[in-house]
Amino acid sequence: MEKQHNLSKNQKIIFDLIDKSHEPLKAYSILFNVQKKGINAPLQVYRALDKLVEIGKIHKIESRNAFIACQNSSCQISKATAFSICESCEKVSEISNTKLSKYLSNFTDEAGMKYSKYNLEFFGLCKKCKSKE
Amino acid sequence: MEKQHNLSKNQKIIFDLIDKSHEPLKAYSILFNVQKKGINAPLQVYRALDKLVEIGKIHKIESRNAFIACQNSSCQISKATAFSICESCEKVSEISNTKLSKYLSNFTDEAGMKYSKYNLEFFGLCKKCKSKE
DNA sequence: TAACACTATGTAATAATATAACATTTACAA
DNA sequence: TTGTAAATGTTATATTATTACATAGTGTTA
Ligand SMILES: [Zn+2]
Ligand SMILES: [Zn+2]
Ligand SMILES: [Zn+2]
Ligand SMILES: [Zn+2]
Repeated sequence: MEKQHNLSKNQKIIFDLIDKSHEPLKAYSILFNVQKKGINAPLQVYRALDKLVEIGKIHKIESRNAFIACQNSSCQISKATAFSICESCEKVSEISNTKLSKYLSNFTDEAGMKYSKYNLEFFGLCKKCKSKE
Repeated sequence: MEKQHNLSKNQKIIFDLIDKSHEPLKAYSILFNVQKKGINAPLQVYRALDKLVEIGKIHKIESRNAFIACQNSSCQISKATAFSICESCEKVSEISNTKLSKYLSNFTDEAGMKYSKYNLEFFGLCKKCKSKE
C-alpha cells in the first residue's frame, strides 16, 4: 500500500498544470500560467515543486531546469529516474525499464560505495526528428 | 591519436583553476577567482566553460550547476559521463567503469531508440560521511 | 601579402533560475 | 484544545546564464 499524499491547494494547481502538459515546464512558465489562480510569487511555485519532487509526483530534468509529471506509476519516490531527451525538439520521456533500473540500483563502485539514488539522462534524436534528417 | 586542443588564454586560466580544485566549482566562484587575471565578466567565464565542456576537458555536474575537470583521460568528448555525489559533503567523483559505460552506451529503449550521449549522477554518502553517521 | 573565415575576446545590459527572511494560517493528531 | 508540522503569503535578493554588439587574434589560401 502506497502512502497517500493529499496535495495542498497550490501543489494541486501546479501538479495539474504539469500533468496536463506534453512537455517539461520551467518554473517561471508555471508561475505565469498559475497567476490567474492566485499564485503570485516564485517561491510559491518552487515550494510546491520541491514537495512534488520529494513525493515523486514530478521529476526535475536537471539538464533543462524543467519539470515533468512522473510517467511511471510505480515510481512514487524519485530515487531512480531515467529520461530520454531529444536534442532537436526537446521531447522528454521517462524511461521505465526494469533491467536498467535494477542494474543501476545495484551498481556498486570500485570503492564499494552503494548509492541510494540516481538520475540518468540520455540524449539523442527522437524518432520523428531522426526521420527528418 | 587524439586531437590536440590548444587552449586559448582564458580557457587555460579557467581550466587550470578547475583542474587544481578538489571540488566542483561554480561559474561565479570561478569568476571571482580569475578576476586578478583580467577576466572580468560572467560571459568570459561561460564561454570558456562551454568550450572546455565541448572538448571534454571538464564536465558539468548538472544537479549542482558546477564544473569539475575530467578525471578520466580517455573521455575526451563528454558524451558518456557518470558521477558519484555525496549528499552530505558534496564530494564528487567521476566514475570510470568500463562495464557501466558499455552497458549504457549500448542501451536501447523499447522504441528502439539508441542514444548518442548520456549523463548519470549517483547520490549517496561517501565513505567518510558514512563512517560519521 | 591580402583576403577570408573562424575563433576568441571585451563590455554592458539583462534574462532566467532560485533562495532568504519573516509573518501568518491551516491541517491534524495527541 | 493545545501543540506541532506543513503550507501559505509577501518582499527582497541571490545565483545562474544569455543577448547584443564591437573588436582582435589565428590560420588558411589566393
Ligand atoms: Zn517517475
Ligand atoms: Zn525530436
Ligand atoms: Zn571525463
Ligand atoms: Zn561525504
